[in-house]
Amino acid sequence: MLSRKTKYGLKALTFLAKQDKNEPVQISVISQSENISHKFLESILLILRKAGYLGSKKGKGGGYYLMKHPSEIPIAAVYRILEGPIAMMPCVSLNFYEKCDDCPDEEACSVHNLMVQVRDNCLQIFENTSLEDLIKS
Amino acid sequence: MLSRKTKYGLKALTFLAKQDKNEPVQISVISQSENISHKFLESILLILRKAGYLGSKKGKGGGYYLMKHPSEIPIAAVYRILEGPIAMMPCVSLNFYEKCDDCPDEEACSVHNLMVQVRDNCLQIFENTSLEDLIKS
DNA sequence: TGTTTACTCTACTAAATCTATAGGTTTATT
DNA sequence: AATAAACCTATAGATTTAGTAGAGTAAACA
Repeated sequence: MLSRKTKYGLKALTFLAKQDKNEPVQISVISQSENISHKFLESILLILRKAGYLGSKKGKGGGYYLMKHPSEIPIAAVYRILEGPIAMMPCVSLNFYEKCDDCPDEEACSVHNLMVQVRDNCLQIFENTSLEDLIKS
Repeated sequence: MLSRKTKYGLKALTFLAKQDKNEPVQISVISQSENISHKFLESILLILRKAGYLGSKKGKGGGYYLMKHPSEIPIAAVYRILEGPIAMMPCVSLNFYEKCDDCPDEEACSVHNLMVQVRDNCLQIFENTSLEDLIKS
């Protein structure tokens, strides 16, 4: 299941991508439009800013804005920042690999091989879908 | 991320499917072979029995055995029993549908449409892979 | 019939994660 | 100086996860 954090993060990013001008938008504008708790959204936007996808401006007229063009923000990147690994098990993760403690031989593990398939399919979608694609659909 | 419950469940089922004869196998045999906590595995097998995929026999010579041929056990079914919905959000689930409280219009939600894609891909894999396919790989 | 074996069932718990909330701090604008 | 808005740390309640404990029940076998 997708966490609310990731869901809200994606919604906020698409909201920003839909703006006519790439000017700062206040947290409260996004939170009200998308029905997201103000404080919770605040913490999410902060994470995305630190990851380099959002810029911010303080004070009156401040807010958050995209640091990159929507076509240059793949969903996979956002997913990894907010949700973590795309793979369903650490032992099939490319970016967050970890060996299973219960599994002596990865190649012989049938669950492993199944999850490799799932990972490849999900990766294919998430890597090849950008924020721009999202607002078109 | 896949829970250990589902992972262990799948491992136990493949272990049973690999047996030469479909005779009762004790929990402790499976738990030791697959490095799974005996008591935890016990609770998982009980769920699978109640779902009709496993049969059990008590007393000496007892244990668990498959109630269906491995080719007739799709991974999707096991996944739904142990893990829950295959979809990443309730609003895109076929079997566990729920409306999002924050989303006024599902069709207009870009995250929704993305997750429909993911669901379709995962479903395609899980529905079309059986326990028999798993032990072949 | 009594003992052993092995599944059944309920209840409980420690740890982690999720979903926020509170409240003060910093910075920019007017 | 006053105000607006992001920044940051800490915390808290709820839920989920991954088990554990222990008594109960049924089958086999001597």
